[in-house]
Amino acid sequence: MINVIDNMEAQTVQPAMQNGGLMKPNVVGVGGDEDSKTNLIVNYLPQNMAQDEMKSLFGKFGEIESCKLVRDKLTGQSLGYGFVNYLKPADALKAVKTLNGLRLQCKTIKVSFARPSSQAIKDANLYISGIPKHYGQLDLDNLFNAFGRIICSRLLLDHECGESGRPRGVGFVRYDRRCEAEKAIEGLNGNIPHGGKDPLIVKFANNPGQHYQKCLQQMYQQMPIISPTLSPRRVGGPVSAGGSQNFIGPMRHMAHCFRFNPMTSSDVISHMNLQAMTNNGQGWCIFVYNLPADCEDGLLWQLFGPYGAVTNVKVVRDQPNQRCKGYGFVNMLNYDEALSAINTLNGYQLNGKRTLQVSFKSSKQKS
DNA sequence: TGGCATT
Repeated sequence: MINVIDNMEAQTVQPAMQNGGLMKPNVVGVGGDEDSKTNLIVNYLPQNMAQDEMKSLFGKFGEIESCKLVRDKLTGQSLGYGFVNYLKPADALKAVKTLNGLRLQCKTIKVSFARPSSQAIKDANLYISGIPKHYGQLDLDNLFNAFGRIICSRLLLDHECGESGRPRGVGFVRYDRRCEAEKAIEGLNGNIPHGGKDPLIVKFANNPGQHYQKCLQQMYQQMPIISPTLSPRRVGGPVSAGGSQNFIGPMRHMAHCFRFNPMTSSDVISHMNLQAMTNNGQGWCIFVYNLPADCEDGLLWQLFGPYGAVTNVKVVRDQPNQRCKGYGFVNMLNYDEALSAINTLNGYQLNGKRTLQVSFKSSKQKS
């Protein structure tokens, strides 16, 4: 291991880092003349804030040319950030000065001038672990400052909400450009920082929601090729490992197949419909019918566990007496394992008395 | 592995 930090001690803090201003807006003058003087990016918006509310809040400072709350393309959920473009630069500046740092519900919003959109500024966020526990926010910033312009950074604390939180040794650094993030990985990953004992791990951060998308991606890749018209693997092409951007296209096509293709009335879809596939990213949802009234969750774990990764089980119960209503649901991560469990357990005689009916969950079955 | 950062 190389102790690189000794080489970095001579580095001075760059202009973008003055005032320790990581949460300060990157206002006019920072980032070059090409930056828009009217277009703002708004981060850390409350989850339930709608575009209209955003427009109403920002509209107080002048006429707005456009306002957009960014939402997940598949789920429609707010991604917690958006853009406001004013007609006049003075109004945009007023909004930054007044609204940046405003507390909205439990969030402190960040309002800053948007950089011109380009591929170069995307995916420039790093996740860092192995940070010495005595490092503070400024130590982290000084360490990463040498590789480029930091847009924001955060050292995570044990108790994010409280003042007394201790550093967890992990954090995030977002650079202006991806190439800067790459340089930081190259320069710091695997090296022991000054005053530390363990090597740093520096890598690109996951995008939020990536866990969900990974589950979907895994299910997508595991789908058997059934027919040229129904298989998204034939029409959408293979999914590369490059992240969510590559996944959205094929997924949208897959949703289209299942929802609109005339072939969806076939029995193939009764096995692999969208209900069974998604279920909050917990894997393939299996419907289990003819369970006894005294059925507990443990029975479902025992029955399905031997076939592979079970992520969740649910026995559906009557409200007043909590007796099982005769059915339940099991989520399994892998398609092949779910199919194997269904094939084996469908028709299984439970205690030699009840014959179980097991299938992928259909849209009719409410969990 | 955040408080969902480029529409």
